[in-house]
Amino acid sequence: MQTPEPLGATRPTSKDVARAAGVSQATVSLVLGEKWRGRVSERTAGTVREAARELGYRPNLAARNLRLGRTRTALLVVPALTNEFFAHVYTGAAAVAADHGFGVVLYPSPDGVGPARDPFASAQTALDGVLASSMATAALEAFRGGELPLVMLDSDPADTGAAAHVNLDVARGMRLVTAHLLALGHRRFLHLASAAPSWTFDVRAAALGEALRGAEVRTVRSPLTVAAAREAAGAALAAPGPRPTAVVCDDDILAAGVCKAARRLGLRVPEDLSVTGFDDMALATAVEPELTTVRLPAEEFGRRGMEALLAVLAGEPARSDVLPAELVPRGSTGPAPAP
Amino acid sequence: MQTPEPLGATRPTSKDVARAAGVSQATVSLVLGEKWRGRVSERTAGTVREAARELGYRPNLAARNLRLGRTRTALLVVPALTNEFFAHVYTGAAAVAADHGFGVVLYPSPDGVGPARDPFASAQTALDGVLASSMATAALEAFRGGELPLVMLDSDPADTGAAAHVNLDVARGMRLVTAHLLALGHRRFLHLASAAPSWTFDVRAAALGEALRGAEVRTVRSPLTVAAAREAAGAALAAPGPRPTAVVCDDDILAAGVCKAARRLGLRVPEDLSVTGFDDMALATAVEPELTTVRLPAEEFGRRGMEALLAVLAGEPARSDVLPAELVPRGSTGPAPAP
DNA sequence: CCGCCGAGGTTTTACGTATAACTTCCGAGG
DNA sequence: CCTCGGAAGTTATACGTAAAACCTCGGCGG
Repeated sequence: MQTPEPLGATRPTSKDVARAAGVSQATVSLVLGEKWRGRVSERTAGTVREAARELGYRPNLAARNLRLGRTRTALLVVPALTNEFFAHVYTGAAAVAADHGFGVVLYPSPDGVGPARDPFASAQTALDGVLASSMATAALEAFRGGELPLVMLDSDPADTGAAAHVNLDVARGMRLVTAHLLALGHRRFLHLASAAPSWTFDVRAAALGEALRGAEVRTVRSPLTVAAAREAAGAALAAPGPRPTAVVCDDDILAAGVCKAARRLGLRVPEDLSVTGFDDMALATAVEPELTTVRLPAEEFGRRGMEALLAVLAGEPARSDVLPAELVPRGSTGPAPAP
Repeated sequence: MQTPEPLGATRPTSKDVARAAGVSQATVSLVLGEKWRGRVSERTAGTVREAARELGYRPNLAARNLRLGRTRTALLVVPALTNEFFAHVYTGAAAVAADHGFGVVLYPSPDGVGPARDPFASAQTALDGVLASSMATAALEAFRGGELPLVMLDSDPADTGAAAHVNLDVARGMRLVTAHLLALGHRRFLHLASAAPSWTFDVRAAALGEALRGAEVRTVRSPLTVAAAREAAGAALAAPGPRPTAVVCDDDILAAGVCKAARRLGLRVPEDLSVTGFDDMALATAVEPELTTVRLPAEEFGRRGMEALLAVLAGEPARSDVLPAELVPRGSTGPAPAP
């Protein structure tokens, strides 16, 4: 006797439907596969569909996609989904995938706590391709030189190993921010950078350094939480010496922390201190004053990434892409205070 | 650098490994399945493993899990992931699932925009069970009376059809909030409720009504965005008649909107107006003043939900559960202003 | 009348893995 | 000498679906 097999009741198969409809299994497959024109009579097709409905039949997609390389499933590798940005990326990627009959499974890697096991096993399914963010640093190693087609999001285009790269023009975003602040008369800056190592943050730092050549710039790193940013910014703003008049942040979350630190020090934003964010997530307009920030088209980013991956899978020439970033001036920046 | 063949990127199979190792396919399966003790010699096992490594073999999990009801994959049905709360739920659920060798695929249903197609097809895989939030109203219909084991998150326990229910004690959360505000002397309230229909919001409204029996309560509904909440609250606060001194919100997002509306009307929080949130997401401590709110253990919620589902799948008695809610007093509430 | 054709199916096979059932070899106990 | 039994495999089959290859049966042009 076998194990009691308490796992879900065994569902009806195409064979069961065939028996109920009085036809062969192949006919059921033809009818339900929507490719029966001229192969099965309208009457029989109706009977089959009725029987399928009656039994509550649903095809076993695992069986359907048995052949390797045709599972129509992509893996999305991102840092923790609790970062709103990546929730948007997922939304975009999943939408495009769905339009092409593809599914998306997630491989979220909360920094350090990521699944220590085989990433493919943890995805619990066979995969056709991988769409990975360069911010998921730890997890990424597992896919380097992997045998699966790989499209990278926001990673160094010079990096080989990926079939295509879709990037955000964060360098331009940073240039827009610095130009905005320079025009407002700011000359002493604090750059509150992300402590997480990632190409996209390296690019931001480089662009900022380039644009502010000659100005006074101090850099402090912080994890991507409001509390951590508040501590880091608080310490930096209270340090001896002339105080910066503008803080450029790598993320809206960091900017929100800076605003809190400023308030705690009795500094008004933007009268005493200008603050800029990055990403333009919901948080940017939830705080007061609303954050001047750089809008990144997160959902479009996910869409374009998935489109590139699907193109690669279809054997089309891989189309790498760079999406524009845009300055959104709001209330957290203003003229530099008189010296 | 061999560019993998586009679509027919056929990966090595256990048969290929067998050929390379000079054994039969069954032996490969035995060795790699870790169930070869006493069946295969140490030497042969080594050869097989070496060959598998050499070819980069990975078992096709779709094929392995062909038999229905043993796919070790669960579906998580939630509203848009861009709501931080559900990102946490996913994190908890996925962690528990991974510990049991289960995968989690998402079925996010952005209200109304959800996948119009067959939800199972869109999940692109065979499923063993479903873990669904009652907030994913539209998508939920598809699973009602479905043949899959279903565990509901935050839905009416009287609702049959689910094998188990895991709930948050939002009624108690609401009672804690109202008691807090009553103790501060508030007597005129505005309840900013979620416009999305869901059992959890009904419970909150009922608990609030009960606790504030005798007090003056007005209710306004708003979608779960800061901008919408600001508009709704702004209109309600500017309405003629005595102004409420406290606003109870169904969500931190709504509370953030209320704070913005208050500022626009020249009202100080909490001196002129007390505001409370719900959920205690990152937003609650990102705004100024920080929100008095009800902490919901979102990640634990996801964990317990998945544990309940796995228990059901294992044939164990379904254990429904209610998780506690906790008041977190912060700066957005204070004594009622003198009349 | 024959051969051909197309409609409307059926039979058969392939997919990749797991596993039940079977074989073979070899040393030991009777 | 014969049998038994375990180690170390192999062969065969099942899983559910898709699809290729194959039938069967009228109708029709020649």
